[in-house]
Amino acid sequence: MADYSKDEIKRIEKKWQDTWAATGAYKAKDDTSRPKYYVLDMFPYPSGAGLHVGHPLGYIASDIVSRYKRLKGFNVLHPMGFDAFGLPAEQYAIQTGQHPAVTTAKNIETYKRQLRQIGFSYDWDREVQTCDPAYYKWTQWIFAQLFNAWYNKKAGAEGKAEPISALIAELEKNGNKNIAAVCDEDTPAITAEQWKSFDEKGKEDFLQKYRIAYLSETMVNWCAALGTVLSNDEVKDGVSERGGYPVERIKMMQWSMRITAYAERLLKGLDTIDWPEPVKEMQRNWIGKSIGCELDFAVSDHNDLSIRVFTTRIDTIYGVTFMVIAPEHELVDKITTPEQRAEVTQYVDIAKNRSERERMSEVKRITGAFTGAYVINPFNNQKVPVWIADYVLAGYGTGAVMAVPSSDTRDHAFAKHFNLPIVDVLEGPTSDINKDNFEAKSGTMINSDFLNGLVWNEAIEKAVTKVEALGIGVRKVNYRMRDAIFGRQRYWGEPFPVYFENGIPKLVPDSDLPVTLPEIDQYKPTETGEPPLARAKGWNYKGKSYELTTMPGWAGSSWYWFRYMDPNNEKEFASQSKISYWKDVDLYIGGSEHATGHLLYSRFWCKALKDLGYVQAEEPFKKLINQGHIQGVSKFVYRINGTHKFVSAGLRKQYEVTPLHADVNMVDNDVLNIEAFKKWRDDFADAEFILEDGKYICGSEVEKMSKSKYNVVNPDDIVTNYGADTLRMYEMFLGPLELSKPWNTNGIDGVYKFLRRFWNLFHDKNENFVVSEDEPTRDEFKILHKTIRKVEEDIDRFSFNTSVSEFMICCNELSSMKSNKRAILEPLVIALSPYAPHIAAELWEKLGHKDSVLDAPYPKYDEQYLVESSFEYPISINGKVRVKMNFALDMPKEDIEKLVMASEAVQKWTEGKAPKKVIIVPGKIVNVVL
RNA sequence: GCCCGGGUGGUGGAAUUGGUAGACACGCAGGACUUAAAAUCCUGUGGCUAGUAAUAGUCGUGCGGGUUCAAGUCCCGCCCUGGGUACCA
Repeated sequence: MADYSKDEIKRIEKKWQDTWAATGAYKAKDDTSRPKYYVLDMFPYPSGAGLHVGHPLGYIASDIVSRYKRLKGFNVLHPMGFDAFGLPAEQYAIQTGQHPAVTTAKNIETYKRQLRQIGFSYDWDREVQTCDPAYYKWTQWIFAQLFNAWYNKKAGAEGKAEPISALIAELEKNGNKNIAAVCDEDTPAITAEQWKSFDEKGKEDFLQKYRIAYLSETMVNWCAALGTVLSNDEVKDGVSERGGYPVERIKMMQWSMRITAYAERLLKGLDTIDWPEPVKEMQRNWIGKSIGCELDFAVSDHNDLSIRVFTTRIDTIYGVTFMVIAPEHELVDKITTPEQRAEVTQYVDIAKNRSERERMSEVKRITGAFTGAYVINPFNNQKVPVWIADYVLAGYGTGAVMAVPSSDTRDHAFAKHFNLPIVDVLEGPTSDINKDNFEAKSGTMINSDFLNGLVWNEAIEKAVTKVEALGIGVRKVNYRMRDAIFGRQRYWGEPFPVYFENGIPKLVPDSDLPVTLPEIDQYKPTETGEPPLARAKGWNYKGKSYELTTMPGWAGSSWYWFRYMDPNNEKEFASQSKISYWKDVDLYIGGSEHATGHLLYSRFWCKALKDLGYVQAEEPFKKLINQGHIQGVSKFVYRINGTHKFVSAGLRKQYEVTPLHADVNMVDNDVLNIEAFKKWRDDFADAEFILEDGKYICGSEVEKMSKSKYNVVNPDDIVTNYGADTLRMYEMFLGPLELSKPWNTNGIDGVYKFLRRFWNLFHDKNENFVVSEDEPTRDEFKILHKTIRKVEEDIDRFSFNTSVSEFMICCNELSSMKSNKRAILEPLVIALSPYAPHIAAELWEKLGHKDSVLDAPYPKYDEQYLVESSFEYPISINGKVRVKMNFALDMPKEDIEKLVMASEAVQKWTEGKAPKKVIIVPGKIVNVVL
């Protein structure tokens, strides 16, 4: 005796959530007899604001797929955890002294409570938290493996990471003359004797050039006043964002990851995975492979000096009218003439104090200085001037470019600005080089001696061949991607499993892992600019000091999907048998903002772990779906200036008004709840309202969801008012998963009404459970099988919004037929259960089943009910649809044609003449062309 | 600037291979039930023109062209918008 009311929903959802928790219904078993399916959500950072309605969007989609695959007989792994190291908790700790672990644990509890009441089928026994020592023990262990590895280009087809011991053995034997490795650019050639002559420190310094996790000098933004390193985001106009102190670019010893070794494999692997094309494209651009040529330009009046440039357009070499080198270029000092020295030095100083970010963001500003030096173009022996300018980056290519102002936008702008000559080398439709609206051309070569008349790609080939023949350069593949910095001057992160002995970095042995975070009294850097960990008293490894920086945010998230496979293993990061069964992630759902961060690093670590023999998968995530973002819709009330009167949105133009944010929870379909508004804030208590049609209508605007805009919608409220099933279906109904869309609850009643109507199919007017055991009619079967097929197709192509609609149509049709046959309703309950598990479980039980709906076999649709015996074809005449006729489905085309031609309507149109042709599209249309 | 999405009623959105555009839902209008309201159920609902009406005609998927018997869908040229990225030689 209960209808699908608020109280009943609450009872049902609690009952089943408790039941499933108690019976461990979601535990993934390592049952290798069944095919596996691994569905993963990007684990969240547990922020203090709690879960908002945007979070569950992707989680609901992945939960539907998990439950569906399970019903289809797969052994499903669907875990959840927390990316728990991060800046906000640390910042909060610096301000309040509250330990980040405490804040984080509290936030995680909130998240888990909120996630639980939405009814996700997570196997919570497999939860991981990256800040848990039992977890980061293995993050440290993986770091150690990467420290102990180098990239051997000769191993396998594309090269692979190998243990460093193999490298050492080879160095002992033959030095590095036979070694082809991805290593530092400045690695010298050494013999076995030289290697043996190194002391321990010398050997380690040399090995650092090869290790995949290595220490090296890198450029950082150093703020002396704050005593800390700043990220590019924290620097504005050459001064720190906080405090406005000067920031300098200095070199510092930092941990890095040699991700560049994997550039080619990261690029090629993209072709093997089912990811959204935009994400793949972003990764391709990030890796930034360019094939070109490096060649030397001799410096005029310096017989011994030459400048090496990198170019992808060697074909345009006859158009070179000057050269530009980066301010940091090593030859700047040597080649600058005395007359130009003052200007150059000043320019270099300014450039040094601007962060890379800034240099990039000021694309429009053209700056530079002439060095006074000249180089010789090896192709035509012309003398061209050498300039320095910060549009040339020291870190890319060789830090020097041959400038061709007639075919490169930046070179062109530079030449215009400093009045340098422009020589056209390409003949094309827009070859007027003096135009201001510059356009790079493509066409055939002109003014280019032996290249004249060739198209660009032929010319490149011919020119490169000549460069190599002259012995002045080589064909060269270049990548834009840099090695990844792997250290931060922060507290709340994984400590490195590294200590120093006589300045030599050494690994803490596996048996002594994890190196746990020490307690400290304050979480900020020390006065002397050391990282916070320097505050830890007596924190050392057998008297030797630990590395004091911590790992970056992406360390823990770059391998977590492996830990879910075997989360409690204390001996390995995951056992070999479990890794070989679960292997990789079949479906990964998350936001596209991680395209070049997390997703790239994860692929890198996965490949490295594979090389070292710990996992089998070359790629971690087979299929990726990006869910869109849910934005907030802020609501506004309009106060007439200087009064306590608020005017409804439609009438606001008649007054001088100030819009004020109103809490979205007081607004229902744009209508303000005036009583709630008056109570909301004391100064609104005596507010007056000018209404339209008896209502106060609010204005709205789409903005980011934020507390200060009063537009945050918390899923808890929806669950309280409508239940988890309605929330789940409504979020899916809102639109395509991939689309970003503003949150609104305008249509939520429709979804709720659907569920109630569905419930009513099983109940009579007095709320007694009644289902009929009669044999369904063909029409009823048709509805059932059509729905099952549609929903199945929709899930397979991740179109959840359309399957919600399909359920509604099905329910409406059954309602209007007053159909309550068991043979129809039972399969529908199963099909609905991935979307609305609680109501499905309750109805399943009422249908008399002892077993769980979670394990029911997914219904199969039967083609015989989907085939129409006859079909109503629209008949179109000259493309205009005029009449409809019925034909048997198996009628031959010729007969249909005859019938159509004989019909009165067609006769009238054709006036007895034979048509040019008759087009019959089976199942769609018959078209008569006159 | 470059790369990738998107633009369809009052609103969110359907339309899977070029084949009856607007499914489904919200909102709105009318009706039933009710003393009344809420809830629920039923009916209608892209614009314009004509008609008492059923209906008929006509326009219609950001704009301008094109291909086709047939275009939201394909091609060319624009406009607007969301996201990513940024001096990569």
